Amino acid sequence: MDNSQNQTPATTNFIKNIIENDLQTKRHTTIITRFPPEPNGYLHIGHAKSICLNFGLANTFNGTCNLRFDDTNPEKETEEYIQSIMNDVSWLGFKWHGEVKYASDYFDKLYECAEYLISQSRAYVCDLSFDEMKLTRGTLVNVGTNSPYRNRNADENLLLFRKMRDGEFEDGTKTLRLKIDMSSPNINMRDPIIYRIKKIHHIRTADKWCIYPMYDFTHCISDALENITHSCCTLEFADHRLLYDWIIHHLVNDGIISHTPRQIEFSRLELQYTVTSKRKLNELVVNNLVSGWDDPRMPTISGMRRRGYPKDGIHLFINRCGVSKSPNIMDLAVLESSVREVLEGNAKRLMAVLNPLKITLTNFDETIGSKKSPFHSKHENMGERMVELTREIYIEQDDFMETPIAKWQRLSLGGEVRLRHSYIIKCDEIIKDDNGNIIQLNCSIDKNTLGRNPEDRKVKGVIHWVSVTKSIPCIVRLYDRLFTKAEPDHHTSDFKQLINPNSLDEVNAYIEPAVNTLHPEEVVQFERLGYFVADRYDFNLTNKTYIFNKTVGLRDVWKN
RNA sequence: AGGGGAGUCGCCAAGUGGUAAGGCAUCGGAUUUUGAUUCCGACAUUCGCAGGUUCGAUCCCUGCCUCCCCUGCCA
Repeated sequence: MDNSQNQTPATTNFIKNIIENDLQTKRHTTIITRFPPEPNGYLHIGHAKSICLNFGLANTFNGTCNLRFDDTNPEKETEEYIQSIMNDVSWLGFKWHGEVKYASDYFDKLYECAEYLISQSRAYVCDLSFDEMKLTRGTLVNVGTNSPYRNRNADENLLLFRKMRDGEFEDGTKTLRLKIDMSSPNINMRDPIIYRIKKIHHIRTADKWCIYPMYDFTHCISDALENITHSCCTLEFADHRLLYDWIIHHLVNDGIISHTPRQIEFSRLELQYTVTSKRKLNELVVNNLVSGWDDPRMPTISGMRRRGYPKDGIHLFINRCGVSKSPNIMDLAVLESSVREVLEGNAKRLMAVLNPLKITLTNFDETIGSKKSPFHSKHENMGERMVELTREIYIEQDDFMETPIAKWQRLSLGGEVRLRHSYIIKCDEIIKDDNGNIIQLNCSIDKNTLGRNPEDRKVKGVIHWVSVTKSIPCIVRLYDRLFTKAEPDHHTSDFKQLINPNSLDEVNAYIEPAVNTLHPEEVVQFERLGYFVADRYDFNLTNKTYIFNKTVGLRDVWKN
């Protein structure tokens, strides 16, 4: 499955070190991790890091990894998101252990834990309004003040909490809070809310509940119930670990739960020229700035898939990113080179011309032959096809220059060039329109150069081409980075102002007939141009709709 | 009376009291019917800054600086 570790030397990271130590010291005999998304949006490259980390850790240490939906806030969660998340995780090549888990599976147990904490006077029902709560919480530098409801006795609290559960109070009128310390320098410890009233239909529990547990209460207990050994999350939860440990400690101590999971934080993955916040991604979709969550320009997993990024390329990229606690913004080049590295050995080669310039081969006659060429010069098992030359062909406009600049290796007036997989030709004449624009070239074939090089001279340039009569029209969508700034999140202006107006260009192109051997989602290399994927939805052989998305260009050290 | 996290090459990132791995990028050069690939070679006397301990410090100690996160009944 994941063969990308062959390409990058196995590096270690602090989480692996922790696990190795836990295994060596017999603190654990096996490890269990989990990937716990909230189903409130599509997964993006940042999630890919978490997925590769959690499932990857389980794989390398022979443990298991659960997929658990953190569905504690019914306001924003949908079945569509659940499906897309399962699809994305599977597409990345990972298998979760057993059934998919849901935090909502534990609502009964969570409720039981809450009642227990109430009985121990460790939790109380609070009547403070949202605004009063905000006022009494204190600030970053000032301590909070105790709620006037903090000292309600256990019996009263239990009664009130049950009434909350039974729907006797309106949304927002009461909460259940932990009784910890309003003067704690860590705001998460200032009597955090663990249950709130929301009379909202839940995608899984329907209308069974009208109170829902908060993240801090749910997550640690869910981890404990699933016997998670290492609960890896991003750095912004580091402040919550104290609370995580507090809840687990009291529940384990009193025998209410039996396992103590450990939370470990790592830094999130950021990528140049894009944004990775569900809110901003959603804004792009809602405002039709992209075609959807899976627009090839989106950093979503489904977007990258549609862009033609192979899953192994994403794995390789994530491996190259590493895992640490330092803030980072990955260079786009790391992602692109990872994608190229995987595609280099897997993609068939084909010729396509995106900006055609017509050439007439003036000495073309019946003696001109053709030859079969492999789809990949290093992997003959990928098959071959006939590359048939005709009297009229198209080459790329960029591959011709009337008076060549220094080191020019392509075609020029009076110059020679090799037609890829075919003959060497020479440009004899340029035909221009009334405005002086080049509209056609007349060239002659050196008939002795099919499959062999001339002995009297060296022709260095090689250009791709297609036959005017044999080639097939297709549509190619050219994608560029979505934003004009490397760090669109780090500017004060609205990030939408930084959108690259030229991130999508659609051109009518010509491709050789072997396009008929492709299937949707297959990535091919258009020789000398880059990698292109047959769109998974719009490329259709039977309808003869040939639509490609540019995945990534070839590395290009040629500067002109 | 703030708390938490982080600072090692342009971007990532190992590392350790014993003299700075690796990847991407970059720059040379070779091969090439893709200016691709492949292959060779170059690329931190230095680890945020300043002191201290030590035979020896990126690593230990002290002070300072910079950046990120936290004041949802979101996760």
